[in-house]
Amino acid sequence: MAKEITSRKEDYSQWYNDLVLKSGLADYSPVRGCMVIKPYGFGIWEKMQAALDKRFKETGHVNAYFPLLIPKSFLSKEAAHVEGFAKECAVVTHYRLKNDPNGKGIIVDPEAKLEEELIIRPTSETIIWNQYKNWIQSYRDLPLLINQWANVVRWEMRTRLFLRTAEFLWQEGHTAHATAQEAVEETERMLDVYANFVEEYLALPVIRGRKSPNERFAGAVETYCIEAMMQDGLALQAGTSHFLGQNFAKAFDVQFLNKEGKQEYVWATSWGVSTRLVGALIMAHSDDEGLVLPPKLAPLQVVIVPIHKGEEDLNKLRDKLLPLITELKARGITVKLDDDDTKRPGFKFAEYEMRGVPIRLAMGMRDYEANTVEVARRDKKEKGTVSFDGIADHIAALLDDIQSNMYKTALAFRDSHIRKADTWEEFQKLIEEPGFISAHWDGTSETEEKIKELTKATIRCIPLDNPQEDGKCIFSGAASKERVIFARAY
RNA sequence: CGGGGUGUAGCGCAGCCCGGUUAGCGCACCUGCUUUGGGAGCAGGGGGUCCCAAGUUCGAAUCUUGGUACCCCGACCA
Repeated sequence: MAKEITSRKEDYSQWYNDLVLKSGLADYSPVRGCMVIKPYGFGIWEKMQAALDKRFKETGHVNAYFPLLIPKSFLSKEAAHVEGFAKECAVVTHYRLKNDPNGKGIIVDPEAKLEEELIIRPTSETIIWNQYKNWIQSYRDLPLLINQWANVVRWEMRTRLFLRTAEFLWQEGHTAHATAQEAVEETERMLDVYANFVEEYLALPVIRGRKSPNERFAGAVETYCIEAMMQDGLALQAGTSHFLGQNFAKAFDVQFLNKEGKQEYVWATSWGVSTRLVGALIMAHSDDEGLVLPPKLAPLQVVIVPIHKGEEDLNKLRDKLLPLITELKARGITVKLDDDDTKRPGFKFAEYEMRGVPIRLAMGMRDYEANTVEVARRDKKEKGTVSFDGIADHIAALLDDIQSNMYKTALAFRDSHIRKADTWEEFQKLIEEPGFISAHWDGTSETEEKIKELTKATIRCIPLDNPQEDGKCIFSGAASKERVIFARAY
């Protein structure tokens, strides 16, 4: 094999890296922790963007853009916020370079030191709320529902392609409301948007929940999240939606005059998903042969490989296939006829399997004569020969089937890897196996921290539609009303 | 920031211990011919600051010292 992918069993991390690099999604960049997103990877992100952006607009939001650089002083205005982000900020201190007077190369000009250092945004709450102060005076200015697509930088100690890069692309919604209830509703609405999107497009089931206080966003009153399970049983936070209370309004003094003519602080939310979703997509579905992409996000949904001897045969095949290609395109299906004569069919098969193209059609002269075509689906690695008549309908149906089959497979995997633990002994044993644990917790940070210290497991979330039941905390034995989800996480 | 590993052609590696022709192999790339139903064959060809710096030496990819980058594991985090 030309491009060997490490098997999942041998080395899961290496498998993931091989997949990303060899399928052409991304490259390492010269800067630690940063990555180049290549056209194929960016194509997936663009599809995610398009679907999400549509949903944001449908729920009343508009896009805007706020600057990359934030005055250092802004970060310190909200105490919990600075506490959470201070350790991972990239700082701009100078604005000019010059030739090194002592030799070759270039140095930072010490004369060009900034009066106030600038922070490269790790998130934009501060710069946005500084602006909202000027935009909001009356209840008539509310709600303010703004989203931005942007890049942010968090100087992480350890990075991983897509899952945790120093710079990443995301969207961040920042809304302002007149009442707490309205803001909470917005927080929950956007969590739902995320959950539905991930389940429908990424074919990945998620658990909707609230974070424990320990895991809350820096500056939030309540953090909602969606948690997904990867193939190795680890949890991945796929999106977050925060109810920020009046924390940022108070920090940036954003008040409005209500209907009764009284000044009140504005209620806020923020919510985001990032290019990490591309990582989730890869890790959730792919196999040892390469990527497995759900049709709704695959940059290329159908590839057609002609098998022929000589130009004359190829022309015959082209003539037969062209109407199909036209029809598929008319249905909004992305399709490519790979008639590159410098590569042989076997090579192409392997290549498109590695790149996760959901459907591959192959037609040789045998099929041509018999009016058939070979159809291969990537998700189940099945192939068969079907009649060429009505093939467009067959493909459209098959794409739907692949999308739903991938979801079902992921759902079955996840559900079979969530186990209940009712004693500490049971918990310790189960946490060594892949998957999530559903267990009672006494609600205290001390217990959560102790469990994390002993097992590396954290509370991923307190599920939203959680059945209430009497129980005892797995660790302390104190009374508990509901189970929470524990897992080791990315 | 601690532990481990690796820097030699676009990618993957050998050579280093024991210094010595023109630094080698596989894949990829280019040209030609034959091929094309699961990663083609033959022939010819191009491509190298051997991570950087200093040192030892007649001579360094190889030895010494210092630096640096990246990957993996952990602590931190979306």
